[in-house]
Amino acid sequence: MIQPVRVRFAPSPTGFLHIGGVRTALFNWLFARHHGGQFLLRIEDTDEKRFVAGAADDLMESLRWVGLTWDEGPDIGGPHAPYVQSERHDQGIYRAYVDQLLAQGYAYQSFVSPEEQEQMKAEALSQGLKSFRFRGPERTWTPEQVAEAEAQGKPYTVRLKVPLTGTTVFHDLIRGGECISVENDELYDVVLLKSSGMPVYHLAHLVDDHLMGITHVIRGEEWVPSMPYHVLLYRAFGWEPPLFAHVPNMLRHNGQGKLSKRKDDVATNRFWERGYLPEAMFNYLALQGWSYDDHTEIMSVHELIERFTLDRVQSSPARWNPDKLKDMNGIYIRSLSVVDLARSIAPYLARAGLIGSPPQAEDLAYVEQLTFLIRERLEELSEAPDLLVFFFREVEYADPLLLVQKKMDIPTTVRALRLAHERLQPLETWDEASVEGVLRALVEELGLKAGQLFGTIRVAITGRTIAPPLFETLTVLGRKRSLARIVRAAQVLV
RNA sequence: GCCCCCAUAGUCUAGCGGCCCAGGACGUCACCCUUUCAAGGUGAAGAUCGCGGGUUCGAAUCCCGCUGGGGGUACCA
Repeated sequence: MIQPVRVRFAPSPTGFLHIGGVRTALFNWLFARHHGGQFLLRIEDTDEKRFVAGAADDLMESLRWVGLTWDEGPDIGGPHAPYVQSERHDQGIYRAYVDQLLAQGYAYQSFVSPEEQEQMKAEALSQGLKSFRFRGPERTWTPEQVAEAEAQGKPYTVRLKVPLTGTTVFHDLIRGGECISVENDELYDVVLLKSSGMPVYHLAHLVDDHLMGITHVIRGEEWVPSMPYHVLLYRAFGWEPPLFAHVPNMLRHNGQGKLSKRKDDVATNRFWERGYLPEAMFNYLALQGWSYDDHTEIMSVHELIERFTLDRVQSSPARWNPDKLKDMNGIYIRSLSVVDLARSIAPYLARAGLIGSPPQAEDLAYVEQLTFLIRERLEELSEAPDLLVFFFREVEYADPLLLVQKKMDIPTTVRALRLAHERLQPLETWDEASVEGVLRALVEELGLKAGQLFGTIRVAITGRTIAPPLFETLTVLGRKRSLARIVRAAQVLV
């Protein structure tokens, strides 16, 4: 029997989660769902210095927003709880395994301070060595020497006793299972336990992955260089290692390095306010480094789960492309029903103070009418308030000359507005067809082009030259407000 | 510097020896539709498949070198 797939996403709470991290989580999630396995979330907070309070909650919120749910995790627990490394550390989990390595001679206590290490490095380099690979002098110490140093209360770290010779090989699912090999003399004795007693990533993640029964480690390619240490550790523990898949990094838009929290606008928790639909984000991210075939791009979560396989993950890095995301967001917006889109847009209007917050039933009903007008014009939901303000606020006519169309002047424009008012006012029914009928007749009468008259009225009604279709707009705005604006526009010009 | 990974249009990608003098998408441009803007439709420009060597009857696809890009080189993850 093949054991069920178990994968994990293990971020460290050092700030907001950026979309590159979400992409890695997404691949793990899709892989787990595809195989009917489990996806777990584990918080790796072994770096006391970079810890940011609240980051773990923020990060979980980001994952939930995109639709990634976990089967075991810090908030919901699970058979291997706790899922927070600092808590596991408090239980003495890591120390026990370090002691095992120590006892078996795979690791050693090192009393070299960071400063002394720096010195050793500087010395080695000054002697013409091309590079410095730290090897602690304690490697050859007798138990008595170690005991003595310890008795003096000297702080120490525990380091992995990396073989001096030989080669360490490993393979990677994404690089076609090709063997990657590294000479052991390129390695150094990595720290496993800091002098504070806290484990370092290399040790902690590996112990947890083993204990939690992780079958596949899908993580960023920045981990490839440390694979030899992990291989050595699995060997030292005598554990069967999981399968590894290092997914390519996401590069910055300009290709200058990998996506950066500091330099790029990629905080996952900000995409809602920027007007993005989680479905669009999900779909876009799935395509960053993975593809289904030569033409399919829009795929539902269900389809993605069905189709996602690791062998179709690219081995070369992808670049963050905001334009593509935006386009995809537009596609998802247009695919929403008017009711659903109205519901999605309402919070943005409420935020802008255009409707009640939270939106009331009557607000929503009105928004549904408006939604119809901008459905095809939205790429980001956050654009809605701006596109619709004139339905909620009086127009300002900051630049009255916008009313005057090509080949027209102020007098002809004023006349057109007055006549439009005169003809529209007596209309019995105020609907699209009637309004259009009247205005088209007026175009004829005035000997204008449709674009000229309609352009003038558009500016009169909306205050701008770019707006939703005119007759629909007039209909939704209503007779009273429409006529009032036409009158005001004419007044502004004289 | 040293080590590792990667390399198809501006970008994301299809391609895993002949179906490709390279397919799809974003972006760009043009035209159609049209009351503006979009959406939609049609079409165009854009890739000597990074460069140079091999292997092969045949290479974007395999091998080697170079170049370029990315990553790592922490008591950070």
